[in-house]
Amino acid sequence: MSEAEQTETGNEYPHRYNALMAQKLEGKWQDYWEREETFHAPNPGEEGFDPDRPKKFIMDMFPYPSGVGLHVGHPLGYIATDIYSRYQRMQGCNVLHPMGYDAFGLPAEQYAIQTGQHPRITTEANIATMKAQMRRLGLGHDPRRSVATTDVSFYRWTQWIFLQIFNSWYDEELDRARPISELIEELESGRIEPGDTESNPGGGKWQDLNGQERAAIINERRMAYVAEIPVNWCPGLGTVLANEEVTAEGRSERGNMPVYKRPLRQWMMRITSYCERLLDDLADLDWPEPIKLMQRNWIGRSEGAEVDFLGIDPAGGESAADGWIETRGSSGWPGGSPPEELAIRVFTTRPDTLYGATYMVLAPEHPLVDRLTAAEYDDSVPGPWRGQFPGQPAETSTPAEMVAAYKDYADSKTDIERQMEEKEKTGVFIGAWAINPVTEEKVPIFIADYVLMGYGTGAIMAVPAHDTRDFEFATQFEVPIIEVVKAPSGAEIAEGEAFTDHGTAVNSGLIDGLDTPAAKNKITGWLEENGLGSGTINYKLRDWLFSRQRYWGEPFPIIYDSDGAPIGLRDSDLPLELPEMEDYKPEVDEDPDSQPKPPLARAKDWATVSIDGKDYQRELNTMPNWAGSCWYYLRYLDPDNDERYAAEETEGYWMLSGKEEKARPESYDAGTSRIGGVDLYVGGAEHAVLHLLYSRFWHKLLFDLGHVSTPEPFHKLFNQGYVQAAAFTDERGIYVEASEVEEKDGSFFHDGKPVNREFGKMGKSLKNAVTPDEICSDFGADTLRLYEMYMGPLEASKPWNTRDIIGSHRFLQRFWRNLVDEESGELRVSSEPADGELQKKLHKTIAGVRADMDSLGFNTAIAKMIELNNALTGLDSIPAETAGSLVKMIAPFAPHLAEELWEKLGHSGSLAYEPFPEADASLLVEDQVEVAIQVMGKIRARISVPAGLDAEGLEEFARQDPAVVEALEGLTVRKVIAVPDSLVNFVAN
RNA sequence: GCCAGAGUGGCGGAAUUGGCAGACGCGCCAGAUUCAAAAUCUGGUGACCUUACGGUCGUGGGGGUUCAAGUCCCCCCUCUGGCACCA
Repeated sequence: MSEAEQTETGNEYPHRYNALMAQKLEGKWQDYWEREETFHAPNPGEEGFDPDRPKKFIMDMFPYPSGVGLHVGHPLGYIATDIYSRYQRMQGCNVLHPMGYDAFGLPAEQYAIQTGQHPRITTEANIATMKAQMRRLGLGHDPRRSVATTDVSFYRWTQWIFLQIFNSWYDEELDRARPISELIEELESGRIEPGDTESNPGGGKWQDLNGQERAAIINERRMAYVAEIPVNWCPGLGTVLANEEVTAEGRSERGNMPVYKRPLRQWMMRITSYCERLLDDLADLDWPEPIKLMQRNWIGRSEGAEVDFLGIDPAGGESAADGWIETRGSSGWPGGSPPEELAIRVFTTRPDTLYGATYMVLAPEHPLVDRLTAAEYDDSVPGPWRGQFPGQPAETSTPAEMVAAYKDYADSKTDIERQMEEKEKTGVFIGAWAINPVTEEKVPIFIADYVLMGYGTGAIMAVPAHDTRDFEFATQFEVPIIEVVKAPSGAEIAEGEAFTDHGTAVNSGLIDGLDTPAAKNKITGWLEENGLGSGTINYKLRDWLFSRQRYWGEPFPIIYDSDGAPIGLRDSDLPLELPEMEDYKPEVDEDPDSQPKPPLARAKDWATVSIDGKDYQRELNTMPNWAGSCWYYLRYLDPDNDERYAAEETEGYWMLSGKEEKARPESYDAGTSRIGGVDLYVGGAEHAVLHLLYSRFWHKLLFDLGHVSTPEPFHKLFNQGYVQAAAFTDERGIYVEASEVEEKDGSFFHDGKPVNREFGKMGKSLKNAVTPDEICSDFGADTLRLYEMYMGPLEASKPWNTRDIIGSHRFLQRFWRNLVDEESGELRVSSEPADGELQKKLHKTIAGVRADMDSLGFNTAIAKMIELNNALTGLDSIPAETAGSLVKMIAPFAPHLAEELWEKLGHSGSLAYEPFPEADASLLVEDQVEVAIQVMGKIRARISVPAGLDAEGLEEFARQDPAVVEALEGLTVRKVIAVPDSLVNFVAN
């Protein structure tokens, strides 16, 4: 018989805490909290706001409102932040603990497509379902602050932020973003020159340019800009994707569809301007080191030098190159781009190996390839140079034919195919040579796909002796290998491998004999003096591709005039709402060469707009789903504000703290400014380089423009682990419903047939999902909350085991029984004071629980409360003071049960704001402690001694113990180690 | 391949700065209660040897430092996550 049935039949324990009672009182208190607005957190200036309390802003990474609802893995973090929030409220803090929904983007849209309903309808239904599930868990969010990124009143501000970004530029000198109006002022006053750029070839003066030219120069410098660059085109999803959304296998992170590199005109965000600050400010953040490291790696800073090699015109003979080095020596290093048509700029982290650069490699897409490719191969060109790649033409082909074939080959390969081949290098000698600027020797130029157009300059100097990839290529293509770095004596050098570590320069002219760092310095200095190179820093991070060809996203607040130049909408034109459409499906295609076709193009009436009598075309792309998640935490602060994304005072209070002076841009210094930000942000590690990097970038930009008070959004980040669960496969390898699997003698059976057990992330695909609703029905939300926290450390991934839940349920039941008579329902609480022993135990528990709470060690906090509770089971009645303290301690974990007991104890109202118990320090000291006595490291006795006894005293006690005397017999004591309150060790022989 | 994290009873997991390994829970065993069962309560439960007292071994494996190592150092194995020709 189940417990629930038992109560229904009304037997001898009508007042026992069981699933049925749990559900009854959980409903009661959830209604109470809602009715009494228990978890409403007032903003500064609002009724009930107390400026004297410290603030805590505690939040989770908000979820996608998916159609299948939550399983027990999802709320792990939500429960943790709820417990922490409740604890902080009881500590007297103003706690902001909201929850929202990341409802735009591919998952929501694809679910809508599957179900054939408009995404808004399915999204709203899904949000309602999730809200109900979270309410049932007793999560104390402030319901007024529940935002969804799809709300027009929300994305109106996403659009506003986009315009802020669009209307700003990065001032390299001041190292911060500034409004675009200030750029115009700078250009007009002549403090900044337009410069020789793509939009202003020849570097014309501002005064001499017409309006259209000026607009082009401005647009080129915006933090949000349109550019034609190679992007990740995913025809299967009908959209382009950010680098961060493409897996190592060259597939879309969502949907696992093939992704191809295609040059397309798209919106970009200049996140690369913030590389250095995104990197530097990590140091001040209280984040897990692995996440910081992932961001550092993703940003990928490397120090080195840019060096120019001069390509020799294969048609023009060698004389054109004469005097090049001398010319550079007098003209100096050209910053922007090399003045010579055929100069090939490379980036290297090892300028000290320049003397060993025996060839060059350009990416197949490098702009100089066609210009440099020779008409014929010289007869002296070795066979292996003429091309090594699958499907190559005959060796007698011309360089142009070879190059064309190789480009086709490289182009056709998806990244996944590249991986397959891995070991073998491919490439083609293009028949041309270049001059090494330090040796002045001719080196051959190859193209090969191991050089990537997207990194550095798309060209390298190859030093086969000291770079693994160059070594492989050189070996395979039979290019000379010259050693220029000698390994330090004692270092092991593997035969047949490149030596890539630091050493001493050899065969290297003016840097001979220098160790690597000194050699780098000296040669870089020499290059700079001679105008041939310059020390630089390179980053892996690319600008952020910001447009998507989807319906279900924020429309860009951008229109185009007849010139095709983008114009930002005025604030008064916001929000720009998504048009209602019959057909919002993306156009997907198997063909990698298909062109993106945004669904909004089909909204003909919406796509064109007339303003002041002039016709404009709207931007038809939408924003990626990261847009809303980049800043949603700010909207929680003041979700109904129509004037600003959040009131200034409110933002300053919750983000920085109400009392501190604000760190505004003019006083900003990365090293000393307060970081501020959300006090606790809990979520999965999978967002390490996506959401968390984008969000930091937007926040810094808003900070530079003076819209937020802190340079960082999230002060403390915590990654909760995954909930794993057993999954079972049958002999065909297909997953079977885990709930139907039976265990017999350590083996597992489904439908009588043996099945294999494995562990994986809980979810639909592994058929092992357990929903919180079923656990709430079987045990109650309080039991579920407790169990999820008791499973193990919050940061660890741990397996779900329904069988273990009963332990947490029994604890609550036993706790209840300690305070309430199960037959009569009468309190078992007495007004007698607790005896000394119990007092001590209670205060030790309080101290331990507090320490654990502060460090999010909820599993051990629970263990300590269980211990105390177990100590109470033998008592006839529980002293009221002890009972009250325990109820308050358990309240963050099992809030419904605690509220009910609090009420039974004679209090009115909620205990949500009751002070958390404090330990009396005087009760924490023991007067007797047990000390272990070891002889030669083995424990021979345990004795009880007065606490704090010094080493001599301890030794004295220890020597009197009969077991010790026996163990020491016949031995000479050489040394005695005595650690007060811990142990004594006799070293003897 | 590179980087990071982890490996402790049958299971989930405890163990400030090196200082009594296995807290707490599940499971299991025994007892109480019960006509009986469930529930509940009490006790036991790392392995091996021993009738017992007691002893030996034991934190993935191997070596080392130390009076003392789950914890520090070196090598290796396995698992998880991230990156992946980044010049």
